[in-house]
Amino acid sequence: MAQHNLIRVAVPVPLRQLFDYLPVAGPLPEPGCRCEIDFGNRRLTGMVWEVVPPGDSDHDPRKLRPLRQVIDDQPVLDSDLRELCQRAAQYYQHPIGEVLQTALPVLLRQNAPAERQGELVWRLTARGRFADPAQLARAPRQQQALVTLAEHPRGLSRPMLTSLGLTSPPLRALEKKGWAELVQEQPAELTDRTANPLAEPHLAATPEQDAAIRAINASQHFAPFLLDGVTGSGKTEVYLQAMAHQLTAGRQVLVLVPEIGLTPQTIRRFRTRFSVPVTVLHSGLSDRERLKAWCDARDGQARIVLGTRSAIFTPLRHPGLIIVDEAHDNSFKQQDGFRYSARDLAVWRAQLLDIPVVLGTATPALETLQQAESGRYRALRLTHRAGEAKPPVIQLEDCRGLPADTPLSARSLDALGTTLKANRQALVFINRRGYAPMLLCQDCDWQSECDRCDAHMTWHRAVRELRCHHCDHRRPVPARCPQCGSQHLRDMGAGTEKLESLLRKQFPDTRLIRIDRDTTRRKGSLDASLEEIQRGGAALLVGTQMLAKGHHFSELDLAVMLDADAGFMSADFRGPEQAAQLILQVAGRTGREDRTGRLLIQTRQPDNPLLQLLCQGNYHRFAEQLLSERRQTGLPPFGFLALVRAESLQPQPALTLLQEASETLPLDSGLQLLGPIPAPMERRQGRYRSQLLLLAPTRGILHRHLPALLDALYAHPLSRKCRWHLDVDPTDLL
DNA sequence: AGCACGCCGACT
DNA sequence: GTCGGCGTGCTC
Repeated sequence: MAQHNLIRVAVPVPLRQLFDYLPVAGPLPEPGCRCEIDFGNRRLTGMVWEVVPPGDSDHDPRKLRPLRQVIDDQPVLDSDLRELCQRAAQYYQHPIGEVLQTALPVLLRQNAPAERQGELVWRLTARGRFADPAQLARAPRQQQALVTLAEHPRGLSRPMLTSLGLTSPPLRALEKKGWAELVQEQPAELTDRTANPLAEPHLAATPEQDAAIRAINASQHFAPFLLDGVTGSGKTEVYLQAMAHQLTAGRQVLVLVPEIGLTPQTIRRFRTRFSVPVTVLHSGLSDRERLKAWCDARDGQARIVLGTRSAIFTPLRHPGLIIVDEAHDNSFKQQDGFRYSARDLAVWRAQLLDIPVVLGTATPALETLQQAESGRYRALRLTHRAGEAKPPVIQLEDCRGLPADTPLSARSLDALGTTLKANRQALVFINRRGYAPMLLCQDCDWQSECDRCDAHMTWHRAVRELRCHHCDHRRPVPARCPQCGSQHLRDMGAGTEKLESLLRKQFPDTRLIRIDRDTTRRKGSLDASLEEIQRGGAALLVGTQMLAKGHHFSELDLAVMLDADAGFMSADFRGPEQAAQLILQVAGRTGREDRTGRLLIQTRQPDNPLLQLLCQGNYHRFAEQLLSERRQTGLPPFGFLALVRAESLQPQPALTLLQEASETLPLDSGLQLLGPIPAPMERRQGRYRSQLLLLAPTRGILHRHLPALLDALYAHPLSRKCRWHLDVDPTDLL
């Protein structure tokens, strides 16, 4: 009997294994090609992972089913990306099929062809090109359309037309005249890969920048760099010149930015410096646009690929360099499903591709810093701000004596007034939206609690609602106490909305711009607000971290931070680290060239030595302090963490599941078990959450025990009654 | 996950 | 007598 090779397939199901199939007639499929399979009684799209010799299956060979169909004749995932996915699946102990779902654009998870499908575009016909717009004097819309199309000989797609303010009726009218037509877009011809990529000259580099650029550009192979530069020191210029080096050599550059960092400002910066095609992967893309961008990168047409976390899986024809901007940012860690760190994957990918990778930040994560200190990453330091600019002054403002209903101290208000009077801008930062974080009854013990979460509902005064920020549950603000009927309800604490109204009263003649998730819900409203700020002149900005990240304000002299010290008291051991990163980020928003910026931190612990250290503006001394504490406690980066979370409708099942699964771990495993314990906010969205934290002195010890622990969890009868997941290297313990 | 099979309570 | 609740077993 003929012996067949077997096809080992990655299937999109939450199972940590591959499935073996018999081949179909014809040539054996290559790994990385998608295939259609019968799976149970369903039909799914899987991916050929490997081809193994006959008899290599540990599954009963008589029960093997044949593939239904091989979809691709070329792999949709090259061997580097397959290796990356394989390692990620192993490292995060996540089902390979689900890892692939993350790595592929939506359309390719199904059976869509992995080719750029020519978009439908409007363009002028031959006759239209010679038509005289003046003939359309009485049809201004058509005239506008004719002129616009003439400026874009390769055609305009629907979204581009919309952005240019053109609508369909005039186009249809031109079509009737035989001047315009709707056709399939022609794929752009490959640009000359080695043409000069610069659209404008580089800026002059400082000696520090120059050293960094040289070091990066000298790397012919894998080399991880930590580009450690204070705000305003010109990290971007280093990126740009390192990019230019790769582009000139005909290679592509992949740039990862935090979610919030993908702003028009950033994109514009790349597009004005370079004349090469820049592909931006942002959340607003449709599935089809995303596939097109993916194809452009794979085929080498996109020379610069700019995107958030998931862009780390973009295929590249001629990879030259990977850059991770604001590499400390937590948004590089996916917080649900396949919980990967795009920052760490970026380093792996660079290693697989044998190219340099640059992690840029003013406030490196302690993990990254430790890699640099141990010599695994090469540190490039930019210690000076460009030009004459001085580092911002950071001061602590003791507000222990401040009454509970007074969010801003007299000194803070004073400083704000002075800044505004000088016709400069000032920022009030508070990482809490809404009017007040809670409402309470003065006559009984009622508080505005969410009935699904162990949390208070925030009072949103303008919309007259109480909202839970954890489950988005909403209800009208009660006129009287729901418990005792008293009319004496009062609020406690302050959010952006209260700060706004307070400051409007205090500075009635000043422009005030509030920026938080509530004011920027509508598309484009963030851009509008930012433009309003850029217009210049005295203005007060009130906002959450949306304001702190990714934007530059040229006239901002002062920032006041409220509740910045919350992180220093957090139960999460990363609290101080993350708070410090945020504080320095806000401080960095202030001051420019000739003006020294100032940050006032309102705090209830002005004697906290860590906070005082931070006030010297020296993140490194602060970080050294934290690192030595971490070393003593064996916490990351000196220990290695994995977290199992479970949740259920009753408190008990989740806790029992974790308890009994943890008991399967050998006693001498070398793992330190913390828990299982109820999660810090035990009830959330109506579910009770528990967690089990594993801490190991080495990565090896941690990973040695994870597979068995997961097997125990999968096999446990309670695992069906609970939702649960594993988080390797969790960044958020709450 | 998803889907089938299987075994107990309230309906035409 | 059946419809359907969700416990549990399995997917090459």
